[in-house]
Amino acid sequence: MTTPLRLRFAPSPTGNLHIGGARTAIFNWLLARKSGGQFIIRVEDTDLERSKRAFEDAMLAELRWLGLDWDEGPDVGGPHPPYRQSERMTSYEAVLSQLLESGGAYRCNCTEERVDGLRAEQEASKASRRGYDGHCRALNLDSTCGKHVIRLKVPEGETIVDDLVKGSVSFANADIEDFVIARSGAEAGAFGMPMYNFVVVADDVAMRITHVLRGDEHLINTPKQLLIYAAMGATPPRFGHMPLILGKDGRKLSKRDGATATREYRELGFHPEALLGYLVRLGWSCGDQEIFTLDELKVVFTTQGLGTGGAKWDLEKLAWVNGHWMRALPLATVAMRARAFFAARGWAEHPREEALVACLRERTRTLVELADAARMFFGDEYPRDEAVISATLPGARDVLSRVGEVLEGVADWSEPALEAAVHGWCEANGVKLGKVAQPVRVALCGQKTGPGLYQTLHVLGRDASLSRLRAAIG
RNA sequence: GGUCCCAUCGUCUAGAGGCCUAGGACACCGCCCUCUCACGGCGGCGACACGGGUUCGAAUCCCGUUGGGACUACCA
Repeated sequence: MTTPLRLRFAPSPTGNLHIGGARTAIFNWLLARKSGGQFIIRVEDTDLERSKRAFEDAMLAELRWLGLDWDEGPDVGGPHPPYRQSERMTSYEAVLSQLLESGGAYRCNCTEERVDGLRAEQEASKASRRGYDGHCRALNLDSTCGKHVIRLKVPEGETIVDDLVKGSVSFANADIEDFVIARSGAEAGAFGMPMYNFVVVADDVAMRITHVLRGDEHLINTPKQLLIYAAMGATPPRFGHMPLILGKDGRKLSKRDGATATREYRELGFHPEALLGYLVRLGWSCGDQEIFTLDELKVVFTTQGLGTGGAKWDLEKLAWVNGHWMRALPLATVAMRARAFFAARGWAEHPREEALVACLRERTRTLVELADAARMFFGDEYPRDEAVISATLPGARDVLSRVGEVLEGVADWSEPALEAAVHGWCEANGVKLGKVAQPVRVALCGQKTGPGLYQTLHVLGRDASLSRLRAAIG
């Protein structure tokens, strides 16, 4: 029904994977998988100063953590290598020379000072049209012109972007300056590393990319890229520009809004299923459904569901989604993930780990919250609410010691056995469970809230339970 | 300043001219469930930015206003 598409995610390895980048990657992955096509990772490291291999490795790891995979990329290779732009220089040189020859681009040896001065002048005179004045356009400079950049010769007319989400958007070419597509080289006569707008196009052509989904901030770059495709005589892919993720103030999400890297959310105790599902729902919808799995999305995803307006990042809702997954994921999975947080706090493996996680995941929204709540099960160093203790325990010594005796007699320290023992005692003595459960809970947990009484006793274990009870009776 | 985009509850959104007395979710507030907390269930609060058209009929189409945002590099 659908033809296989080729999409890519092209991150710049200049920092941690941002949630906005992650969302872009997810949507591109989704469209590729939905069509039975390919998903490609290409590293945009033409900014040699800021790019680092360690960032690249970390980004790929984050993508895998989210559950994405790719058919071609710097780590797995593929039919259109290399997958790092810094290694594709020869292919850019070929395209650049071709553009120079065909007249689609030209050499410009204007100094940076001249161009900066031009800009300053335009700004000062409040000129509505700003940008390079085309000084070298008709000069037909060749490689003997000294230090120079390469500019695209922007033709007259208009450029129309037929966008998958915004519809048709047109730009007057007169508003687009003859922009730089390759920096000046180190030596006079040679050109240097090409610029973003150019390499993106050259690579997307070389890698046979058919569709590009990206953030709204790139819509304004699209006519420039379309002009490059035209100059190259290549067919452009379909573009789709998605709404931005906004901070509380309605501006593009940034550091001041708190955690912005996927890694931070992982460390905050969020499940990849939750982060991914929330990220997808932010700016995309499918009727009233709120919770999605990757497998589900693979079949229901369409670009029609993409919204047009920006979406504010809502940590509360993410936490709610995460709480859903705390309970919906297999217990063993949650336990395994929780273990890393326990270990980070220096806690040894718990003998009844699954029971512990089972009762705590019901009442926490993140793995960090779960670990916080688990503290009382790992040794006697845990926060105790002294006000609650002194308000509850003194008046309950009698109940506590009688229940303590009953508990001493319980040999099988399992939830059903504990329940039978306590319940039996309550009924035999005409005491309401609430009168027993609260004091015991306070004695055991040092606070008035916590998991069910029998769960608490079981997870705590016989020795710790009995000794905390004795300590409470004093 | 210029170019471009956007506009439904506080937030994420459903809505593609009559199904809308505008639906769902988060958050908030009640009630129920209950050994506490949480989960869950039920209910409540709460929005079509404004003004003109078009139409028998507009949240939905058109124009304008206002408001917000993105971009504006020999960064990506």
